Amino acid sequence: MARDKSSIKPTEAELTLLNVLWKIGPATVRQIHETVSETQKTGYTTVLKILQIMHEKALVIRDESNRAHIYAAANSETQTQSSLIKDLISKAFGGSTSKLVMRALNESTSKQEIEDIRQLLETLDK
Amino acid sequence: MARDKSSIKPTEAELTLLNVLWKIGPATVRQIHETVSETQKTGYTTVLKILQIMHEKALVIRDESNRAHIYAAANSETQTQSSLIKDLISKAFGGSTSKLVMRALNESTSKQEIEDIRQLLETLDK
DNA sequence: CAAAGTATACGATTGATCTCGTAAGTGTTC
DNA sequence: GAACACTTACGAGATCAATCGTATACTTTG
Repeated sequence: MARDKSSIKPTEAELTLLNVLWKIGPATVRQIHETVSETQKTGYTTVLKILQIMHEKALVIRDESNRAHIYAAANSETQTQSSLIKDLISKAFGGSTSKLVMRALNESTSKQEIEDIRQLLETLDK
Repeated sequence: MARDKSSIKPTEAELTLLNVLWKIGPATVRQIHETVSETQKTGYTTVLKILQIMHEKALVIRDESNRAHIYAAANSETQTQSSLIKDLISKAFGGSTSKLVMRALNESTSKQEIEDIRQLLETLDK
C-alpha cells in the first residue's frame, strides 16, 4: 500500500533535524550540525547520514548545484504537525479529535493559552 | 538516566494491545489475540511475545496464578494518553500545549465537539 | 495412562533506526 | 602543483521492534 505524502511519519532523529530546518531555513549539513550541536552531541556524519535517508524518503529536498548540498524540509511544519496529530488521534484516541483536545487541555495550560483557544473556537464556530 | 513512569512510551504494536486491554479489561493471551484478530492478522505467539516484553517494561502486569496468565494494563488509558501527548508537544510543538490544541482544532471537528470543548474551557477558566 | 490440546518460553530472523569511521572526491592555499 | 581542508558516499555495528517456529510443560479427556 502506497504511503501518501501526508502520512509520512518522521522518526525522532528526523524530527529533530526538521525542527532545525523549519527554524533556520534551507541549510548545509554543516549549518544543521552546528545548530543541532547547541543542544545535543551528535557527530557530523550522523547528521549527514540521516539527511541522506530523509532525502530518500522525500522528507527533505536538496540542492546539489554546489559542492555543499543545501537541504530544506519537504513539508511545512504545519503539515507535519497535522500529520503527527492525526496519527496520534487514530492510534491512541479512537479517532476522536475532541478527546485529544480535552486530554491536552487537562495538562498544564496557562490562562493566556486558554483565552487564545477560546478565541479560535469563536472563529471556528461560524 | 532512569525512565519515570509517565515517560514510558509504548511502541505501535504495544499500543494496539493496550487498547485491547483498556477495552476488554484483564485478559488471557488467547482473549487478547482473538480481539486483535478482529481487525488484524497477527500470530498468537507474536501477541504473546509482545505481552512478555511489555511485562518486562512494566507496561502490563500479569497474574500467573493460573496456567493461562492474565494480563492487565499497568497504566490507565488516561495516563498513557497524557504521556503520549506530552511527548508529542515537546518534540513537535516546541513545548506549547496551545499550539497543539489549535492545530488539532483546525483538523476536522464537528459542531458538537466544538461545543464540548467550549464547555470544558468554561470549567477550566475558574 | 496415553494422546491430544493448550500454554509459556526461547531463539532466530528481518527490517528499521541511529551511530560513526573511513574512503574518496573536490576545492583552496601557499 | 602539493598539502591541506572540507564534503559526500559508503558500509559496518549496535540496538530495537516485530514476527513467528519450535520446544517444552501442563491439563484434559477418552
